[in-house]
Amino acid sequence: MKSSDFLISTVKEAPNDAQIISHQLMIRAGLISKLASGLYSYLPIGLKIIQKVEKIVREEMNKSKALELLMPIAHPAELWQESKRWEEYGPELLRFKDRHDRDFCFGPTHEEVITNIAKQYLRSYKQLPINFYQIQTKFRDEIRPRFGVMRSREFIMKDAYSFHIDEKSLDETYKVMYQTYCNIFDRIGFNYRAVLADSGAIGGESSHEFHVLADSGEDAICFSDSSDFSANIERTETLPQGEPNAPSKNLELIETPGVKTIADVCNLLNVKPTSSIKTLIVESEDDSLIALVLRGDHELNEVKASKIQGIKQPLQMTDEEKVLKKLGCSFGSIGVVNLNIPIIVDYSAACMSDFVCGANEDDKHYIGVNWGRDTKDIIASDLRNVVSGDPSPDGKGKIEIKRGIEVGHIFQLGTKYSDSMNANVIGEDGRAVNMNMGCYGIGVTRIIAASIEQSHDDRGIIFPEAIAPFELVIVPINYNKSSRVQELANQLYQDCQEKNIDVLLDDRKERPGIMFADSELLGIPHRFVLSDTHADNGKIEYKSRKSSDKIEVDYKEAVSFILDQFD
RNA sequence: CGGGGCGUAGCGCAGUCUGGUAGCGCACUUGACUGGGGGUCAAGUGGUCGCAAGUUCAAAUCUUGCCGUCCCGACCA
Repeated sequence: MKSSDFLISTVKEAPNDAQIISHQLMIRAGLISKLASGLYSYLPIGLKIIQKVEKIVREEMNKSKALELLMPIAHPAELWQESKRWEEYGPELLRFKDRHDRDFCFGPTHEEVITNIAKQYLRSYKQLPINFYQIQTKFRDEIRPRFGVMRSREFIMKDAYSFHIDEKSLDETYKVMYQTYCNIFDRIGFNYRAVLADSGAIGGESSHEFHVLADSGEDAICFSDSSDFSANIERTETLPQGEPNAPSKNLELIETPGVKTIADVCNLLNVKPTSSIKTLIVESEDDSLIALVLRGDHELNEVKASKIQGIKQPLQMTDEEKVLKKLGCSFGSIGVVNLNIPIIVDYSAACMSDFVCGANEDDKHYIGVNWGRDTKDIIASDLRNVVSGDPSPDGKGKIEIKRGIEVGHIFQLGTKYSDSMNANVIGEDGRAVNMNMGCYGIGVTRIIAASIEQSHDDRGIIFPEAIAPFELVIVPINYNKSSRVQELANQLYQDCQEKNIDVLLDDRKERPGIMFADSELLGIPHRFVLSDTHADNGKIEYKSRKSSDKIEVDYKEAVSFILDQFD
């Protein structure tokens, strides 16, 4: 490709709505263009990168024997009603009506459609296992799109769905997909980790997420410092702790005017947050209230809480008005003494003694509170997020926490969809069996942002070769004036193309500084510079985007040299 | 959904308080010089100041409403 035939739309200043580095660089390098909140056009150079990612994904998926197909973006409501997700999915499901007033939605994921296909075309266990995939645009009406294509409303995803006669077969394919994902992310050149994950709204049993490690990541990933345990914080368990110490203080009611927060209480009473508890009120399945209790310095883990029996799903915090009406106090004053609703206490709060809590009366707190003596019976449970230094759930070592960007997620769905949509095949014994399903996603567009987050410098993007918009850029100095330079550059360009190198010849009538800056901003991994001096001495200058060293290479050896540089 | 900010040329911004000829930088066009790190000079192109209504002789500027967009929050009581 010659620059003069291409669109290089780099800019010096990014629009001020770009917050994170990958978003800024994608705009500055001219990869994407914003159309509306959470909606981006992919400009030619951005699309070129997407296509490289897609090619890797396709090759590895095909190698795993998965079959590519393509499903519609618009889905009829009936399908989603059949799986119950028309009601369950919530406002992220963008719904609309056609001219006949029939309900539709934009597909945020395709379990319903693929199950419908499986139902029609899979009749016998002999056709199983089978794994279908597509690379296609998804739409999720995010509550708050941000960070460019990292959390956009429309995005490109590779989604695969496998069908099995039994769990064993599902397990086998799950392992194949796990390996396939490792192959894909290895080829892209990521520093990534596979971690145990919660299966979220899609539902199901076993699940792993693939995270690119980056400080800007939205997810917290927990690792053991002495085993290979790794999991999303959402599903990293905390372990039960010992029995509380015997009470040493009497229960005492104290005036705490205007005090609402844990920090305020602790300041006023001169105690540590670790000696206080906080009481959160959530809705139960039968629309009454349940109290969740945490140590003052801990955070509620909503995923854990919503899995506790009796708690309404999805987890719903009770609003302050209702708390005031039913418990007689506002949020900051709820406590566990004389609290006549079920009390579920996090393990690390359940082992406390002589602690501080609200008095269920505004402007008052209790001190010297002890479980049992001062409260009704409680249920101890795992409710909180782990914190750095907690013991690892596998009993080996301590937890460290890092940030990750989720680029892939694999699930074992079991028979959730085949049950609700009645997708069965005839088994060996002649009886109909609902198929086991697996589902496997990769965020194609997010991969690009993640790659940039992980690899950039103050000049711009540093793309790995595998997904760079071009592998090599040739920067001729004075191309438009020096016929010698022009000749040499054209010849080199042609030689590279013959070797299938994805090369960009920057033949613009620009000053060298601009061409250097652009190629660095775009993150092209390899660069040749050619000038009249080189024409004189038969040399050419090479520089890698990753290093600051410039190397002189014989012009005649240039093509074989560059092939040697490739990974 | 709650709170806040912003909306003026493709991008970044000033002008708004105190109403009176719409500006700057970058980019873009043409020419000259320059030619190994976003160069210099000169001359240009480009804006119904987010939309609508109102106040006024006069509105980018004041008032009201709406729309868009970004940030924070929407468990940490």
